[in-house]
Amino acid sequence: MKLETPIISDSKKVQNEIIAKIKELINYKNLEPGDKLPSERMLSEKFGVTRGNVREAIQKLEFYGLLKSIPQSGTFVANIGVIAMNGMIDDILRLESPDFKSLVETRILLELKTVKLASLRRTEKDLKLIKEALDAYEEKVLSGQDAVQEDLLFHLAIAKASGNSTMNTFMLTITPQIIIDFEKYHVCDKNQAALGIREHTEIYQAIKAQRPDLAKQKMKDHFNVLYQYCYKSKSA
Amino acid sequence: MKLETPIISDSKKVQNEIIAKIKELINYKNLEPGDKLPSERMLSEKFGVTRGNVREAIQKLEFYGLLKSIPQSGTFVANIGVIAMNGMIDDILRLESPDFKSLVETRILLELKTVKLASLRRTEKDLKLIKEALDAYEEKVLSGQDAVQEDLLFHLAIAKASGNSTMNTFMLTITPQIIIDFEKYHVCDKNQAALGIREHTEIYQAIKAQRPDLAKQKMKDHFNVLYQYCYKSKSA
DNA sequence: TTCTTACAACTGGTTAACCAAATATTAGCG
DNA sequence: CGCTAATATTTGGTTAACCAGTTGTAAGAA
Repeated sequence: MKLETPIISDSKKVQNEIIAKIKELINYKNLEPGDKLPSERMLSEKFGVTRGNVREAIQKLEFYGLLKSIPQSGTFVANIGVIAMNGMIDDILRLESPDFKSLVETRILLELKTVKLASLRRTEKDLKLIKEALDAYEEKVLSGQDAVQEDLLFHLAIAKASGNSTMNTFMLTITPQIIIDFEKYHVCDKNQAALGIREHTEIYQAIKAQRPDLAKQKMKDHFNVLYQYCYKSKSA
Repeated sequence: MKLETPIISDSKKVQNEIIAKIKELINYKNLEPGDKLPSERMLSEKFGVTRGNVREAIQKLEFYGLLKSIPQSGTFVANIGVIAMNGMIDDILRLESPDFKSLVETRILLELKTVKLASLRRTEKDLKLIKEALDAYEEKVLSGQDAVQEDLLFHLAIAKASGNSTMNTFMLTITPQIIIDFEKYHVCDKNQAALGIREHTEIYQAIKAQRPDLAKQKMKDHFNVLYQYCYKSKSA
């Protein structure tokens, strides 16, 4: 019998192992801010992995500001205390693919804010783009097709109109995972679609009228249905 | 005279150009969901860039669920309508390094939620870790050293205690940029430090007492100071 | 001894060659 | 002509060689 597809891919697993070993090495050698790490080649040999694996791990730690690679020179420990370093690496290692509940919880938090900001800041062009997304969604639904993507694009259009690039980025980041989970847990079946159109339209109207509190309330109503649907099939 | 360091690196720029060209190509060739893209080698030749550049661009689009690479077979267009595809690619291209205001706005939103969740869900171990972060911060401050890193680690400890992996990840994501901006705009100078200790302590006490609303209020007070400080040196 | 300088070794970054699997093509049989 | 099987080609993924710049070393002059 074939084994289950692993939740975390092997390459991810080996990368985390490398990060853990780098952490050990920093502690063992008492490396302080500004000190140089062994070269990628040495680390790859020491850890028994390819240089590519080591590079990936280093780049990840570099993204979180813990290391700094300088071309033709070396990789250096960032200006951060050893306790802080250990804490942050532990956090990074603990980063797992987010559970559905966390994802929904975060999405609701973000969207209740973005819809409010969009109501305040939206330009006419933003409004036009939201309307287009709404129309595309409606068309797909009325023709009986699956409209999960168009649904989310409506929400992304709102995020864009919020004028907050960070929240916009976060919405884009979680959207792919939401699509995957929706398909996995079979959220958003057809009979919800008609209701979805009405709710989307109400949200759009509130944004158009620049009524942030109303828009937030309509978004809340919209998510109430979703929330219940999610927790129906999955234990909270 | 040497030119300024570019805000967006060249490699990032060329990657965006490739993404834009892939978008054009999908539109020009009317590729539909499931259709195969030209091979990486052909694209690299067609665009006049290296295969590595093409691979990076494809992997980015793959992350956002727009493409799907299958080993020894090809790269395929995801099951998403052409309008949706264009919209999401535009979003991705528009993704810029976030402005300070967006960053602060998002951080406040996230932290007012995580501190509330942490008050409700924190385990004894969480509480211990938060206390340790608080002590480390206090020690650094009282010895007159720079404590930006320890400051943020206290907040990260709260995010971890919130039990929401997505928000925890987001906090980790924005933290490096916050550190950079803090240093750039010289936020958090020494005379604020003493006040910071008191505020941190009050937040910790509220979490310990499991009083979510009080914790949220204390966090709000904490950010009020920060907010004013930010907008003092930078036009809103 | 001390400072300068030429040179060798090492560094992270990049490129091109290589790999196994999937696919397209063609040869051969019925 | 129709179908199968053998083969050649193409694919994304991976590895090893290469590159230019930096750094450590030591030789040589003052």
